[in-house]
Amino acid sequence: MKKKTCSLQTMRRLPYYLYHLRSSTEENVSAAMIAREFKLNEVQVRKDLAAVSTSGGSPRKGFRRVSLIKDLEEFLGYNNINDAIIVGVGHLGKALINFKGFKDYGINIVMGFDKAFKHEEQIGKTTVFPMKKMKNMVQRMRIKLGIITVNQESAQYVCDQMIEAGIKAIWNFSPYMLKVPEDVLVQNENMAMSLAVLSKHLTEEATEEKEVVAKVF
Amino acid sequence: MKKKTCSLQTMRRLPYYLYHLRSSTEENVSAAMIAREFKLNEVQVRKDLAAVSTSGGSPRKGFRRVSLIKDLEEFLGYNNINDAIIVGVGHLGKALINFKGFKDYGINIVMGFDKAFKHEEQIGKTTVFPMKKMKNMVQRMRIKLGIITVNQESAQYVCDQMIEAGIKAIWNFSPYMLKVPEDVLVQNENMAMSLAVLSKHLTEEATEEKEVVAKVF
DNA sequence: TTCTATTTGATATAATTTTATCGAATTAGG
DNA sequence: CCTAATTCGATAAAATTATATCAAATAGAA
Repeated sequence: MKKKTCSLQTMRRLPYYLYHLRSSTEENVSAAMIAREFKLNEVQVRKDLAAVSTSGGSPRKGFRRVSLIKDLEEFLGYNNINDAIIVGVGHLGKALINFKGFKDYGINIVMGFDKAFKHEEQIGKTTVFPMKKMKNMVQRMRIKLGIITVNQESAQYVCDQMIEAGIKAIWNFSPYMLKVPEDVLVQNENMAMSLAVLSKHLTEEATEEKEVVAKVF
Repeated sequence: MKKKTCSLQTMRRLPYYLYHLRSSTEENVSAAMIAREFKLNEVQVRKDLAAVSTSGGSPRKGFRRVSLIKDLEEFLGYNNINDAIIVGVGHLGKALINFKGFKDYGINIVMGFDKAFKHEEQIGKTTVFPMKKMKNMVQRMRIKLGIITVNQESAQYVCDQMIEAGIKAIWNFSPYMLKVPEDVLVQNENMAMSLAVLSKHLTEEATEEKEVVAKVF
């Protein structure tokens, strides 16, 4: 069984499967069912599931839903809760801080930082500190995950500070492409990327061709 | 020259190139320079540029920066401004409404809707209306792009309403996988997807292997 | 002018990801 | 107990995407 590898594309589909399974009530689920649900190829889903399932599925029945959920959560690392900090507490930062669902994904935002805050302040259940306290606190608490929700001008500076403080994974909501050392992972949440796809779809639809298919993944 | 096609992957890189070119001051830029900037393969960038450039580059000099910017903007559809509406004006919705940069991407959020609003109300420069006014107003104004920032429970309902109102492209910030007809494009901004990648990176780093490479794209 | 280094654009190869096919296992229903 | 319908898992083929190689063009130096 051991730890299997999977493609980045597969990794992106897994959260959807997990969400779907959680909201289902079936005893067993099959790759075919999931494929239908998400309009994916059946073999693709089978391979995705094969990559995460520890017990395998049985012919004619499929997978036990609950154990597949467990395998997915395990594989995605949702069981090891990671403490995270967020820098930049504007509208977006507040939205993230108040988002209830992160615990389900193994993320716990323990503190926020913002250079506009002169004193610590409470946002929901999270305390926001002045930016200059960041490095020290992150170091002491050994936090490995940082969320950047500042504007593009400050993004690289914040990123550098985070790395100095020992952060190893960065979730970047700024449209700036961060420069980081090899061992740090940056996940960009770049809205411009999505917008490009949407905008082009609309432009093309307006002119003539409508060949662009509604690919969800 | 005509309209060229490009892969989905290419499309996702283009906004980064554009951003970089805008902030540069060089007279000319080469594929090699861009590749270095983003740590991409040089040939890959060359092909990306070949897909969008109308005038081509010249040997030994590369592309004229300003005309490449123009080509990118044209290709990405940033010149045809698309009016958009947003449904769900919580923290995230407000963040998007107040985000200044959309104009640069060819998006103009003209109105917001939220079922919690009983009367129309001003958020920044955007007016937010009660949800029930949505369908009618969108139809009358012939808006084609909808942004969904409601929770997963309401997402499909909002989506259906949008489609009935004639919307053809949906930018979905809820973690729900929307069911839509063939001719409607959904672009998911699914944070769970990103979180999966981050969370796994941290878990693996903690255990032992650190083979996961910091792929930006 | 001639030589050299750089850069494009085209073609070819490789890697990754998706899709198709098929046999074996197993369950449900007769 | 037999049969038919599913489903998995494995292997093969196709499609997409990324990378390598090379000739032609050209700017700039010698």
